Amino acid sequence: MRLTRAGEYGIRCVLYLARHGKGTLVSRKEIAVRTDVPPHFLAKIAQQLARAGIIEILQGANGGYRLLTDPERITMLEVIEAIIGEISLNDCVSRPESCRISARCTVHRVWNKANQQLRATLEETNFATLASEDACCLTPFPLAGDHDPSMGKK
Amino acid sequence: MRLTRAGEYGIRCVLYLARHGKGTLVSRKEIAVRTDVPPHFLAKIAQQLARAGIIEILQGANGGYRLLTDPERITMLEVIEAIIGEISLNDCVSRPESCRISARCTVHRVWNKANQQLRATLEETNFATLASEDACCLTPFPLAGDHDPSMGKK
DNA sequence: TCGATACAAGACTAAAAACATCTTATATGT
DNA sequence: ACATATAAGATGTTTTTAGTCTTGTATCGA
Repeated sequence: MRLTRAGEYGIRCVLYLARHGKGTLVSRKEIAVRTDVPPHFLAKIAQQLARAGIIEILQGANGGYRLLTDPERITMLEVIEAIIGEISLNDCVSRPESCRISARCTVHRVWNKANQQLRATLEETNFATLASEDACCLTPFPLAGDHDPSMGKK
Repeated sequence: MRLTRAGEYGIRCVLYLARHGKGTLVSRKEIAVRTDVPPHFLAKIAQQLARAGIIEILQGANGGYRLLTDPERITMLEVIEAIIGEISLNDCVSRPESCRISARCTVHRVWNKANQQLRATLEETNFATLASEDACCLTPFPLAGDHDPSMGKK
């Protein structure tokens, strides 16, 4: 009963980009190091974020990722669901036909309510808000100024 | 991102028992057939419900399971967590120390809120309510009168 | 008291999902 | 052209889920 790590990684990635602002290009390697995500795994996650239209991926030398949208217009729900698909707590929610009379089933209604509430909570939160405060899942880095000597190019 | 099937099965089991009322003994086989749960799997689930003090298991010929508590005092949360452990949406919730500065992390706070809300919703719902209405996860059976000829002893 | 019946408890297994990693290909700036 | 980046999918490992099997124990009733 948990969201996947890939989902968490996706949030870290978008959060890192959000701190740099929409349109700023950041290399995959930098994001991977700073958010503590395996680089190849990040690549897969980024592809899903790109397909969802949240980020853009630039290939070639000096390539990288950048946000396509303003951070305040990106919600946690969007990011999570871009990666793990629509959140559904169980079969009762995702495949109501698996039960016999789901339309009138109380259990079913409770699950649906819980599921919808969870999604609503995640939808309320955007990345401008997240980026403006401290976040645990990033290595600390100066909010202004991008060139941290400890990062290096190699 | 889903509760396990075992959790759903546990709810079916308790719901079935709730419809028979606190204290009524029902055989495992009957519950398994009527709730469409593999009998041996139900045994494992029942053991967890018993350890949590929700049901009592009686061995021997004519043994079976029965509710120890009034259905209105049993919540969905209790049943689910008796089986899958405390609900936590992700590592960020279950192991805050896995992040660096979780105490001040916005992301962390959102997850915690979502998690707590989910648990609250499940806690609001008790099995007296659930049992009083239609439910999809049970084969239909007459609410009054226990001896359905289609069940048979064999 | 013996046998049939019912559950206990844990070992075991199969399949799926999660969590990556690796390899080959492609794109881009210099 | 070459160095550097990412793409994309094949592959591999580990963990979890879901379920089964086997052996043992408890209770009832003839």
